[in-house]
Amino acid sequence: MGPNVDRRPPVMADVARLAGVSHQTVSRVLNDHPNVRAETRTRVLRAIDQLGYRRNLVARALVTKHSRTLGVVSFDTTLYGPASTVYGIEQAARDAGYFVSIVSLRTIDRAGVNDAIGYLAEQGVDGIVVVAPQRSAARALDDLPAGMPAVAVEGWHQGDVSVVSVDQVEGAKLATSHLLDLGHETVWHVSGPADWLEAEGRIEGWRAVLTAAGRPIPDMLTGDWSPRSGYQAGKQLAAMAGDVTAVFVANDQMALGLLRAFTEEGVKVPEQISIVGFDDIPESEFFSPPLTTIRQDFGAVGRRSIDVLLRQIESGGALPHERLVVPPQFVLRASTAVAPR
Amino acid sequence: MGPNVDRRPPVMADVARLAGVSHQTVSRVLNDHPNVRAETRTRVLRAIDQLGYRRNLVARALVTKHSRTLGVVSFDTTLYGPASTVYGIEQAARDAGYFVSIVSLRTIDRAGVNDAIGYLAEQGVDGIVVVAPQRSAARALDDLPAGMPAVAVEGWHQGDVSVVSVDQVEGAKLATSHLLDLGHETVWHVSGPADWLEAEGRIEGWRAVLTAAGRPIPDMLTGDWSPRSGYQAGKQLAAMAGDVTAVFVANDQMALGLLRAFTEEGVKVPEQISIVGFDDIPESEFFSPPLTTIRQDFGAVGRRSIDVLLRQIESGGALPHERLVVPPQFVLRASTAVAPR
DNA sequence: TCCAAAGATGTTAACGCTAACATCATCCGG
DNA sequence: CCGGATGATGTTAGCGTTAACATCTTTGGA
Repeated sequence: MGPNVDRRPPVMADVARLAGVSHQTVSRVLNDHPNVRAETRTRVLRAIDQLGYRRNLVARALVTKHSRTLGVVSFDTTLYGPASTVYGIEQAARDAGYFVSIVSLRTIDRAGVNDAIGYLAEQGVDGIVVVAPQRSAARALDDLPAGMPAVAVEGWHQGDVSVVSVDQVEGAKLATSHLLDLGHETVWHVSGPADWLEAEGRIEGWRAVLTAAGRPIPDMLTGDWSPRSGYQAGKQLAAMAGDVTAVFVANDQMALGLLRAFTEEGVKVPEQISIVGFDDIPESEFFSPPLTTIRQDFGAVGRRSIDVLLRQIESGGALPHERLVVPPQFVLRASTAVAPR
Repeated sequence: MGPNVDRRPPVMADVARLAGVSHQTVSRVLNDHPNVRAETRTRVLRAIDQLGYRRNLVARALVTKHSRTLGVVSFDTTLYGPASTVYGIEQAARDAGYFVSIVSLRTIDRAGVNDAIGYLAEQGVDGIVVVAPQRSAARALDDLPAGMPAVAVEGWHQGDVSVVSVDQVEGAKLATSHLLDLGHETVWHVSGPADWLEAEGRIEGWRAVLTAAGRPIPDMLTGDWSPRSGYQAGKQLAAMAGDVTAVFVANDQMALGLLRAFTEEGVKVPEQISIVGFDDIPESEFFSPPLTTIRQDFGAVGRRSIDVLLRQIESGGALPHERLVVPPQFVLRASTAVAPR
């Protein structure tokens, strides 16, 4: 209606003119300032509606110094763990009225993480979450821009940054103890890649339980989290069937690979070998046999990390750094049984 | 060194002062403007380095009207498909020098998608990718803010928006034909939920092949993409073993559920029943038996969608809308065999 | 009834940057 | 050796918003 064929979108001044008020009053209406007459408010609202006005958050951010945007740096968001964590982060952030700008690293190294953090800082994010599961990446948090609120997820850190993570050591202990409780003499371990903090934590927990029980610590096999690497480890372990009666695998995907290898080699799970995984991906319950595993509540980790970050932002950075641990949960299914013979 | 304990970060003017030039010259250096003397450039660069200056992209965006940020609206980025697509999008965007701001919807409906698009528009994104696998969501693209470049991924659309997607119908045909070629009389189908465009496309392809071959079209079972729903469908199908010899399942996760149900019921795959899945998730190769499936190249979809979107942005919106189709790929593994008897 | 306090609105000045134009120094060919 | 073209730099004016202050209008109690 009308010759309203302006090419560029309306701005506050346009709304103000149409409503017959000053642009500041429009701003007040938009920001729920109390001192605006009800009648004026509705007049402004009507004008906004009529023009299809949308405020320009970029201009707002320039003056307020807050973009209400959070940065997230992550690694391979294709994997179930990172994907779920980032999802939890995004949900929690949006519930709190924040946007999320994501940088997904292809390879993770200190320089890459640093670059990502730098970009996000230029972009004016109010805070940064680094999903830093590797030692090298975690170290990048040492040279964060001054005054930038940040939180590390699944990271390890001694320095001055808050950390939220699942208790990997505890999870590994749960898994290993369960197998020992079933009467197995000892427990083998297929670990994740060396540089990963989660892999280290799981190794630590596994070793601790074995040591405490005075059991021999078998040679460790190392995978790369992929089903294929688990399959390869499985082939090796199958060759030792008889010696090996229980395996704690560092994640469910590798456990699937083991299961496949054992099936091919005619090794029965759990009759001959018991297996415990880690993560509890949605598929695990339907493996053959259904996988006993350790559940990580990634969603909770994401949410808690946003809690911590927002608290830090709102406190103006005057808050002590926190270390928040989310407990893992043991999930009993059908891939474990009492030791044979 | 020195009393440089200013609380707030340095701005261009600070750099200019230190380098003994005007702020505009600093801007020129930062934007690689040619007309700057080499000596001046290095002086400015040194000053930038010394102060630890980072440019403020918010201020820049305000004047240039470009934020170099792309918005992504997606649904449940926890699933392998959306997660991989979004990952591809993010990588391609960053390679092109763009940031990505993500909104992950919990539930997908027209209003939700519209809100998300609205938020992103206020935030000043240069374009929007909507991963809209559901009819209701795809329709939200009808009321996009005027002049906002956009592309729908895995979406269906007649209107004026570009679409990038995998050819679902073709994929389903590949799967169904393969089973027919193995001598099966007909092929059963476990579909995805009704409102999903992918589910519809797969049903269409399945029906088309059966119809063309003059085969009876069995009653369709419907799942919700989850392994559990596949498990339930599997239980039903197992009860009909003998009648049922071939099943095309709309995704790999449900196929896993079928496999589990069949194992429990003593139905042998592929000896008694052949199964073809869809997606080719990383786990499929290690199912028991390894799953014959249709691979979707989600990464390619993500990349192509960014290609299309950037072309649209750079052309100033004067470009015709494209419809880009990524072909699916048949992956033969061990879950299919010639029909029994 | 009058005045101070509170409420409603307007005016002006940033925020940090780039675009556009202005100015000065330098270069080269006739 | 001069004058216009070119290169190098500076100056000014916004971008669209909120903060801070100024102004005018109400309101309520002595």
